[in-house]
Amino acid sequence: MTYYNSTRRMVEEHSTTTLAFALLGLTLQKPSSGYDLRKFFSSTPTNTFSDSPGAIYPALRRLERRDLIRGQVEVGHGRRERRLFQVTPRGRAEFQRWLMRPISRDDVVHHLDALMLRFAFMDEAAGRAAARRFLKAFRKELASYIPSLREYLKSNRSAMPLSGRLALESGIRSYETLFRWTKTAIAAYQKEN
Amino acid sequence: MTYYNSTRRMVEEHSTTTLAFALLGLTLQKPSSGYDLRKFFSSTPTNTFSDSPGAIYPALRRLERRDLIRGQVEVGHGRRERRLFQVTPRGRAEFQRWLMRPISRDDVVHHLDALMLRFAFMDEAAGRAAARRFLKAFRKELASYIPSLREYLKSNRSAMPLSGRLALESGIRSYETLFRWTKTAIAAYQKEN
DNA sequence: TAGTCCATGTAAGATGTTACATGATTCA
DNA sequence: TGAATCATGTAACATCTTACATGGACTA
Repeated sequence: MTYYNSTRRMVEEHSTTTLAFALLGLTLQKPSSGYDLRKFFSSTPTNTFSDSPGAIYPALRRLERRDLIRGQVEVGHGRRERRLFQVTPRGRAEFQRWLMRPISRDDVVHHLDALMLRFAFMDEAAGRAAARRFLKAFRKELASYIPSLREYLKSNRSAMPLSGRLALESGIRSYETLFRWTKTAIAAYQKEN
Repeated sequence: MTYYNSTRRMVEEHSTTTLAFALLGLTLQKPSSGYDLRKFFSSTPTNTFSDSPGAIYPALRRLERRDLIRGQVEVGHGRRERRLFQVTPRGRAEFQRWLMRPISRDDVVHHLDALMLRFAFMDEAAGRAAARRFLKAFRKELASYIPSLREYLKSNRSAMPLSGRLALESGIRSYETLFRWTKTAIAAYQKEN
């Protein structure tokens, strides 16, 4: 809860959102139109993103304005013209910097979805070694966070209503499952070599 | 929902956000100031909410404008004056309607956090019977959703990069853990009786 | 010919983030 | 005296939601 920060922001370029990174990552895998990307979000278990045109098209514009993607109109054959986007070298660099960011406690507490998204793109866009390093860092951060949750539960257990306590236990279980998953995932990478 | 008030000006009543319901629920448990609520979000494992004043105070204003809570200034003794909020009968009714909403597939796919929040407040604000019904509906919805995820994985497994596939498997495991949790939670309610 | 899918977009409005601002009291 | 904590707020800005709007092509 610290809001008085002495460091001033110098750079005026705003930070890329998780949606923007998702668009960047998908477009990197395969040049895509806004419609393709909407379809991806609506037809796959990509739980966190909206497929609404009011979210996707403006986000693509912003990426294009920042020269992270570039769109070209496909003409001819059949249907209404579509704009096919490709990731620029700057876009690729920005995306890879995102993939390589260190994993913080805050990521684990508040941005698990972004973390899993990064991992999903990891081995195609940054290689298997990077994916393995990511998993190890993730596991480590979980290993340090989970005991603090258990501690909290232990201290407050008696003061909590049953449903509140169960809800917290659900959260702890979910982190524990994630922790076990990092271990099997690391093993999966080991086996592949 | 639109309605006309006594001055015949059209007033838009917009839907209550998850943050607003969280504030309502906490204030229902114990009359609270904006500061109390911020502290709660910053000091407990309530992962989904921000404790920033720019989010909390305007949200409280909106709730007050809609007559779902009412604030009164505490004067005297010591520190700077604080506004203590209490939930109005309308607020309580609105909150309980939220708790009792049916659980949809969409909730399970996109709003798990809101679902868990509802449950956390459930037995204090709606009673144990309601909590049990909620868990059973939740379990049922999970039971119908999980096979569709497994199906998706099965069909697309070979086309996915390793990290993408593992990310999806993590999501499936997480839903499975939740499913098992609903069963133990139901058992916990049974035992209490 | 009507409906559906492909395909792109905008406008209005609500909400949230970041940063700034203030003021009282307690404590080292 | 200065830092920390209690306590409430606003301003600027970015983003997202909801709804509307358009238009070509395919197919039942």
